[in-house]
Amino acid sequence: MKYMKDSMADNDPKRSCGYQTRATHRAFDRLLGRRLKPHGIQNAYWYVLRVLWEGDGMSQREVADAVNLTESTTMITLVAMEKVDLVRRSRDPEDRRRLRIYLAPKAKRLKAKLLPLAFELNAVASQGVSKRDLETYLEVTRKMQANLKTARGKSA
Amino acid sequence: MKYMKDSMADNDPKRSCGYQTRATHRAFDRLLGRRLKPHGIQNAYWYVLRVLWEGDGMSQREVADAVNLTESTTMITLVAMEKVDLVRRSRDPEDRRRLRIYLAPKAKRLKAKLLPLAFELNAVASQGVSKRDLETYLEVTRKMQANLKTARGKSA
DNA sequence: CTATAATACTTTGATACCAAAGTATTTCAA
DNA sequence: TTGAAATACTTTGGTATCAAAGTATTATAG
Repeated sequence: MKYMKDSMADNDPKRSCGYQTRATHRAFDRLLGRRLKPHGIQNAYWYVLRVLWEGDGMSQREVADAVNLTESTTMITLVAMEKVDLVRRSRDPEDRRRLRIYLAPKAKRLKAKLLPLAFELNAVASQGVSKRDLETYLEVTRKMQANLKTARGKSA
Repeated sequence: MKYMKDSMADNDPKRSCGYQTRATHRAFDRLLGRRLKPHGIQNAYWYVLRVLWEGDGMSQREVADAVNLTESTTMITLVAMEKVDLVRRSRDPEDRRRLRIYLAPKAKRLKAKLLPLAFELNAVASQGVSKRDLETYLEVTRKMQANLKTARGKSA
């Protein structure tokens, strides 16, 4: 038979990590947007804040790495965040190529109000999932990131 | 209660499902883009093709559900795909509100060449991950999608 | 039948993101 | 000590995405 039914085979997107990861990300991102909206914070800002709340003063490149975005995207986001007084970008006097990123007071104040959102979203998402399975999920997802970052060019 | 933080250390984005899922998605998406580029197929088209290769003739809304995007995004993508002869959108005579989406010959031909990419990406990503853990990953990710879709409004 | 609701698609106005090429500064090696 | 390479950031042009409001068609209550 020329045309086989694929839904039972490995072709099925439902069994594809990439496909499912994308769908899950979209689900997270949409809910995040709805939760953030009342606070006037955009999704992209959230991801940056999340990292900076752990400790600020790093360079743009380091922020980019931490939030897993390219330098250009990160730069655009940080400029926008500076414009609305969430961060300050100040030239490092030791190395004038660098811009160090610091939380502005407004962003520091927001931490107490917004950080619980992270817990809530994760709690909502992981309802009915065992602690053990959740741990496996996190391990696998980190392993996949590492694998994918290594594979840059064309392979077999 | 339910959303209480059980340990303060859980602030760490590295332990957050949402954060990690996003990072993993971005890693997949970037590698996909690099692999697809030589074929002149855009990422968004890929996700649609992936679904249509399983069976075409569904409505735009059904495609949107299948690829996990809003109707507007899906519509824009499908119009673009029609313009480059990847799909045909034809009004359903039974219900003239509907547009049914069919694969164009070009897209059918591409299947043999491109579908292996799905295997490759998943294979790359899951290197060193046991079959069992991978199965757990897929289960958890699907469960999270379901949970997140249910939670729309504001919660506690 | 007809007004209203529901459904399916479309338009509009934003944000989010990437790759590639460009600029400024520092490092390093001949 | 100076010019090439490396590093950190910026600009540019294009894709991807959403929410909200709008249009056309069908279903349904009265």
